[in-house]
Amino acid sequence: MFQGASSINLDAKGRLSMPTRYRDVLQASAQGCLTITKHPHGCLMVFPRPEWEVFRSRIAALPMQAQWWKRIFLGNASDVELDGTSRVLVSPELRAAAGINKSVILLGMGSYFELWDADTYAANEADAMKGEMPDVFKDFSF
Amino acid sequence: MFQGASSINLDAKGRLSMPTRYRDVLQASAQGCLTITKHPHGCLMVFPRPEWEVFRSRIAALPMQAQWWKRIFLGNASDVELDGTSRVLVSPELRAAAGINKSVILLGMGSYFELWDADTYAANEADAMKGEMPDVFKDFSF
DNA sequence: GATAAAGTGTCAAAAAGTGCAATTAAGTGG
DNA sequence: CCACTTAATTGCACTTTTTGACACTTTATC
Repeated sequence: MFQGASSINLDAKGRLSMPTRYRDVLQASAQGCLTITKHPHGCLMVFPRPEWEVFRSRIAALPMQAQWWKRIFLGNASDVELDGTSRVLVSPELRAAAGINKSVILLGMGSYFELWDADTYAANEADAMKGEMPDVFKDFSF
Repeated sequence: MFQGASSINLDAKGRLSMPTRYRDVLQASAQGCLTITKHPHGCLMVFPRPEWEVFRSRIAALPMQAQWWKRIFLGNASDVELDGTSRVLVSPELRAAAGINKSVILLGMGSYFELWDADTYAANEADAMKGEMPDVFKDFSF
């Protein structure tokens, strides 16, 4: 179960260095194999391979009307493997899609991660905080 | 199982250079033989020959009402072969049909590829993302 | 039959990707 | 608190891939 945010800089070749706290669990559960794909909200999704397989089979089962979602998720999926120093290359296409240059935020989201351009994330988060709380939260007591 | 997006530039003669990661599997499974045809959504479909044969027989079996689909898929099919440097010529007719000039996106879509003009793809994807996500994705987390 | 256009193949230079090694940082034990 | 050991990150060098150019062949048209 992944949670928490990490500020990371991609290296000159566009490689993402996984935070140390996730390395062991990713090796154990996925042999270091990940799949990165596009998310419609403007970030990338990073899955351990087994979690990706679950997601992909759901996509594959969709009817013809959902063809565009197949293109977005399946058509942009990139299989990668952690190298000797636990880095993965984020393909130029995916970097471009999420507006990622160097400074990124990796968010643990339970079964997967979200990878955001640092500036894009900050802007979107600020926007979301300005808006009204969704109804489902209104009767939520802390 | 093909997946992932590749940004590619056709050369001056309209040739598409296959990404390296697909070359071995295309040689092994199809001896480098592909079939390219038109897709009603405004892109081209690229099949390894054996996958094309499967697709073609399914199309051929459709009833009379689908006559126009037969014309679109069968009538525009073009057999090509990877050359010594793993390139294929995309015929002028197909290029024109998909609005392809130079900058293209090749999407791995499981058993086949989709070939899009880069600008056309970006515009259509942005449109699709505005819409609602299918329910199956909404509950994917944790 | 000649000319021009389109298609094919080869080669080289540039760019991108990968892995190693060295330096820096962090953690642990004395 | 300091020194030593282990881990992590950054930078560098090598390999692979890609793309662009050029020359030759074939086909179509005049």
